[in-house]
Amino acid sequence: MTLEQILTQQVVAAAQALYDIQATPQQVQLQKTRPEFEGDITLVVFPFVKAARKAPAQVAQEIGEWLVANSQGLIAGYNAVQGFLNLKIAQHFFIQQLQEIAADANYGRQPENGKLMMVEYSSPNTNKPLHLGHVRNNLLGYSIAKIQEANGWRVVKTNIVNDRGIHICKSMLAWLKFGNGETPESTGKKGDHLIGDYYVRFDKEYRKQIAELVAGGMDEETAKKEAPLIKEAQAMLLRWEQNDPEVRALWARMNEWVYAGFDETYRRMGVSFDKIYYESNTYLEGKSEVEKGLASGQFYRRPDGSVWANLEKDGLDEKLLLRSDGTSVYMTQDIGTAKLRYQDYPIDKMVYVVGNEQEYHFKVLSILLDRLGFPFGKELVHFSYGMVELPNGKMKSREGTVVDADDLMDKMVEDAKEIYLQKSGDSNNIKQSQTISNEESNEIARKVGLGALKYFILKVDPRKNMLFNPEESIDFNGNTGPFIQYTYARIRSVLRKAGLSGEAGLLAERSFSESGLSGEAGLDSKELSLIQRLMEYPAVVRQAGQDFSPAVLCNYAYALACDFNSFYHDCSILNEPDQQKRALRLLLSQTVARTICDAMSLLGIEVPERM
RNA sequence: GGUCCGGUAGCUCAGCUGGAUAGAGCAACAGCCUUCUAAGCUGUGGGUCUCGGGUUCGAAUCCCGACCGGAUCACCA
Repeated sequence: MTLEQILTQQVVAAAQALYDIQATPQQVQLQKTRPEFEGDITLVVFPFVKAARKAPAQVAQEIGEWLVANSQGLIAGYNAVQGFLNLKIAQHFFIQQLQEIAADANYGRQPENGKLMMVEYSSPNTNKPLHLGHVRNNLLGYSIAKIQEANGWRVVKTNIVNDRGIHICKSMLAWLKFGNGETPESTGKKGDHLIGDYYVRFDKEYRKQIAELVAGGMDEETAKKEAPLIKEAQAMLLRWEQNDPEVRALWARMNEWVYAGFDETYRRMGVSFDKIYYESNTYLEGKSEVEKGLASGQFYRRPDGSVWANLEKDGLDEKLLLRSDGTSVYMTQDIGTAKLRYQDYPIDKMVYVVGNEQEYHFKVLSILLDRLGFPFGKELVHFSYGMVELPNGKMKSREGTVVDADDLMDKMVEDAKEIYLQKSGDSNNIKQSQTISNEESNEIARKVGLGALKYFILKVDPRKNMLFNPEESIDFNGNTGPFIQYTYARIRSVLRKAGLSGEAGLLAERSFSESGLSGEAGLDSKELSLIQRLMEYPAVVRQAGQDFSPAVLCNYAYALACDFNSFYHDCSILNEPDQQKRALRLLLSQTVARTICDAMSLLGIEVPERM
């Protein structure tokens, strides 16, 4: 039972005994005592004031008195400030808590709930490399999956690759016309970037043609439809749909280039998938589902042959499912993908990590899946996150303002390396005396650079739009990933010096109990705060799961690191002469390191042993 | 226009299931390395929580209404 649960019971009992009030647990409002007051945890007594018919301060006084008398030593004291009752919890309780936390290898994790959650994220198009928007998506998706796993779900991470359609035909066409047979091998360029270049090239040539047509007297709308390049691209798409061997072969070849590029980016970013679906394999399934729905009367056909769903009774309008020429749209494909997924896995909850610009789409998808009889349809979660904006607005590929994922990661790791070299060159810095190989320092720079990037993105509330300014580099000081990583590295350094590194980790726990420290040890206030912070962790993990919010974990990891740094500054660990205190501090440090590592792993951020 | 989301320090963001004097980081300024890693610690300055009503012991937080910003409402994905 947690401290809050125990106290809640006791407060309910106190209200009953003192005022004959049947209090509900919701009326018992407990909060952390503000630092400027004496005490550990505070009861807000206002909810009892009316029924008690006494002044708030007096009610606080009386409840405090009662609790001290009836808590069997748990509550060591109290003070009442107006309607706030500040309770002092006996120190042995915290020491015991620390020992329990340290002994629990699964601290913060919920037991398995036996249910399966599928998390879709990333979902790239195969015509251009990943950019900053995908970075946010990938980091959120991966972290959400880890967080839900920690909350007891069996999670399947999935990706739907939009590998067919007019966009890839544009790249293919441009490559055929202007590519001179270039390949990733011949150019030394990542495949996704190579394809992206041809997508841009297509757009450039296409615009040129439009301009020429307009100059020749055509209006722009018509020119956009009549430009030879776009007609060729459309013809190519048609040949693709007709299974033309030549077009299919080129398509397969160029998509392979892109996948190789994506794989490299994903690997570097540290994200992965358990199952990948391709739109080229799912869109036909979608069509047949729509046709089934048509047969069962769920949908209807207009005279021009197009197929629609009427969503008016759900407060929406009509939605197109198949074009008049019989080809499928975005929605059709998502229905097909859902069907295949449901065949492949016993999905209890389906989560789509997709930007908030597609909220309408998922609202419709939910209704359609439900109508088609998919059990998870109604309950599907569109994890809708905000856009990444640049100082002058959205990223636009045509204006060249796209922040490339690979470039960004390069830059972050370079910056980290530079800072590392600068620090280790400083004669006052311990790093100079460390013997760290070039290999290890590169690995540190990789972890720190990526950690800075990931934390920067994950710490903001996913629902909100966020700003990224390419002119300003991402911080490595303050409320950042490296700050937390640094805290971890310092603890590991201390533990190494104490002979407690690596597998010998549990030594700390043993020496601690052998030392026989169990009574009122005279905990330092910094030690107390740290233990209380550690006690919050399971609730934080649960909250992050409920809210689908890695940001909640970021805030926690930062607060934990702050608390530790403050403790580290005030309290000597290795040089503490009192062996009991020393052992307690070692155990505390070790537990903090483990918790930091765990929280960071749920964010997909690695922590270095040294930095 | 309909719907949804947001507006908190110069900047980037917490806090929002109502609780004590609204918090961090960056930037600025001032201190702290003979002591476990100074990517750290301590301090100073900086606010009409967009505005106006309401609900109540109490509102940045909940409700209503303005204003500002964004998204969306395609035979695009």
